[in-house]
Amino acid sequence: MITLKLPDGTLKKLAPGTRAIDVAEGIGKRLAQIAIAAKLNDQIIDLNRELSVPSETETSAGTAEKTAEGASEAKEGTEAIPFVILTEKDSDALAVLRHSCAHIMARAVMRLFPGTQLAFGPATETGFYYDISSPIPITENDFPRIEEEMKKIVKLAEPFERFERSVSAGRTLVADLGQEYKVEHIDDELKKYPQLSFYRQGEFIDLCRGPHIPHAGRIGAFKLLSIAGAYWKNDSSRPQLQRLYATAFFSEKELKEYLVQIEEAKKRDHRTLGKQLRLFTISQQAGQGLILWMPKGAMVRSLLENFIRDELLKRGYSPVYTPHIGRLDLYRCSGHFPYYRDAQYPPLYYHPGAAAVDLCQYRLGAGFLDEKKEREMQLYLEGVGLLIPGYAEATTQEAKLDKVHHYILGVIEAMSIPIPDYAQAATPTERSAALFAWLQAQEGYLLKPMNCPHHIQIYKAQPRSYRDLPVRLAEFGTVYRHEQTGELNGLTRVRGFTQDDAHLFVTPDQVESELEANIELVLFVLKTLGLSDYRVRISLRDPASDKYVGAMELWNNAEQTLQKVVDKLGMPFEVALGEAAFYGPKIDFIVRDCIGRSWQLGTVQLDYNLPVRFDLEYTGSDNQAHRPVMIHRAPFGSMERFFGILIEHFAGAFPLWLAPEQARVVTVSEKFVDYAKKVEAEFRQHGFRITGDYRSEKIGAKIRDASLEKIPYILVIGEKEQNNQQVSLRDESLADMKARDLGASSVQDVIAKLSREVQEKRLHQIQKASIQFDSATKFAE
RNA sequence: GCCGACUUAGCUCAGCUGGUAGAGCAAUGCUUUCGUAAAGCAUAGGUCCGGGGUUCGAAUCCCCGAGUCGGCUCCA
Repeated sequence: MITLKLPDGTLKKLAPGTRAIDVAEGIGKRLAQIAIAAKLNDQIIDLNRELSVPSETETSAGTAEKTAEGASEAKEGTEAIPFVILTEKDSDALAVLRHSCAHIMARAVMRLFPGTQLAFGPATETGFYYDISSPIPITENDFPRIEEEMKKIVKLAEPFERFERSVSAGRTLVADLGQEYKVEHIDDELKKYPQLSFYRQGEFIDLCRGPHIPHAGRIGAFKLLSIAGAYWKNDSSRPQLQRLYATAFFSEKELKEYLVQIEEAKKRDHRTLGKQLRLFTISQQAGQGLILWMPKGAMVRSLLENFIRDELLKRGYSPVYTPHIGRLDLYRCSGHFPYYRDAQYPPLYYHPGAAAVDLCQYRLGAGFLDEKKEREMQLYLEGVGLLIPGYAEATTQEAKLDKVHHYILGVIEAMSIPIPDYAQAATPTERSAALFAWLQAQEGYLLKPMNCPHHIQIYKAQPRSYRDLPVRLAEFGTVYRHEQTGELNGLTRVRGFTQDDAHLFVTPDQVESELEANIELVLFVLKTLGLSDYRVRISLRDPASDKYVGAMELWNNAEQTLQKVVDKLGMPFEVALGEAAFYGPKIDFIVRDCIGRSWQLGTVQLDYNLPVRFDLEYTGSDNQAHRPVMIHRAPFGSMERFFGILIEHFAGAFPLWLAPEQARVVTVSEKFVDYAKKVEAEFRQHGFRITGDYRSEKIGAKIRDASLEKIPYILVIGEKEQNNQQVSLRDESLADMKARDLGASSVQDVIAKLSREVQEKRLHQIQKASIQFDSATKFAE
């Protein structure tokens, strides 16, 4: 016997075999009509499924593992289980609808492209996709006929019928259907479940955990949006499939609204606004991913930098400056050069043969590689143009290493590179060591990928006492990372960027308070700019991975401290295993751009490892040498990315304190230019960034131009103002155009008003982002 | 790096199935001297992303490359 607890608190005892739809019918006919699915103890289920206690329902395959823990508590059949009928108003119901629409899309594709292999087809925050592989690749030109086919299916309003099979029978079924990816998925993951669930709709059968809408007729509107490549199981070493993106709604109206929202969002895209407002540019000739800050963008950046610099000085930081390049040895010691080699610009050597030696040393030093690592290595070597004869064709690791050996031997001879030890070296390890010894003497340099090693040198440049700690070294440090071409994106993903970086060298017992102070600094910065829509992520080590450096105790210690501080501050956060930096765990602050992509901004990272690598010390009160702990932190993250997000956040209309041009004087006619120029000069004297528009245009045109440039205030000067020694103020931040004209006041009053606004860093009203993301899956990446 | 689409004047974009380019805005000049989102007229402006190829002829078709965009993978 199951007892349900309805949202209004009433309890309902169920006879065995009762379905969710029966419960809905029992509550009311109308509810049963508008019902989409049901939610039993946080698990969404089909209306047509018999209700049973959650611990049993999830024995079937594909059911989310994560519900297991919640369900185990409610195992007792006597306890009332929370139960809700989901209707069109619930965002969970929309996700169900979209998942069902994914099935319909797959069904349509199967009809039009026989032989199509299906992979996964989940709902997303704003729609759904289905990963497929068809014998003839699908293009956007095929969208209309796929949509036509889908319309036919929706019109028939056939039900989604669930049925279950044992793993072996289910495997046979998908194999008979010719669905190889599904077979692989059963073998890889689903075989641990006792039962597999399937959904049938007409001729279409799909392995699927559900749930689904009762029948296809509930789909009010849908649209195919785009097509992209996606790797099977998100693994770049597996085959690439085609991912068909689409969206669906209960009504045509909602779909239209969504499409309008997307158009609106594009208007506030920082790449569009950056061009329009002349904030920054990227030139193909200067190089991709390298931002050229135009005067207006540079002004905003400089104001942001001043803001954060003032805050740092208040908080006991010491500004430092370090160069853009550093010796390779520095980055060998820190671990950055070997670890992130493929994401860096190539090292700079004087010797013309050094690049080849360097790469061959790298390959020899890597030794025997497994299949995946070897594939990555080969791609890397090809990417940097090192084509070793016979390497790709060699089938064993021994043979490959031998090819490298013969190749570099030839280079050494041809270029007369003096590495006498190489001839004696017999193993790949010895050969690598011989090459490395020579390379180390070569004075290679690296465009710096991180500022920490330089700051560490500053720390080490003098003896440190526990009395000096914390040492807080801050710099707007520019770093370079050779991001993959496909990753580059406006200001949010670039190859050269400036971090508002600082490194704190602290005693172990200062770690907690310094971490806390830094998280508070990040929160303060975000608050000042009105960025409230962010989430906090604690990134910890993946215990199964070997990519991390340093002792286990240190990691455990660091991770515990981070958790403790965040718990203490009482902010919501999520834990991400495997997202830690290779040297330590971190706390990241993540925001979204106008089209919903998540980007990491501020970060606070704990590091017990670099102090060891660089043998950092301070003298304690016991007169003994102790190891300091490092904290890496950047409240903005990168100036470029932060600026990009800020442009979108303000839709280009920066608050007065940040606006590159704060006010513009416009004259009614040329007769008032002399007075207007005096007013302009007066404002400039008071530190305002102001210009005058003295063209022989009509006043309306000048106001329009200033408005389009998103200048916060317009100062209008005509006969009246000139006679009374006043200015008329127009506030461009007001949504209501008619209310913008604030009337005339004295120049002094306006200066005082605007000065106050700057002083307070007051935020103009911010146009809210137009796309409403599904709150249920908020910020899913 | 991978999959796909795209790249035409400073910007936004037309240019049908091959016959060597056009609009609006911006710019410049002249006229206009105007009261809160676009005055009028005129002028100038193009390596149709780059390189090959097919063709009598290529912005248009094919190949290679670069860049941008949407995803995937990666992200210190």
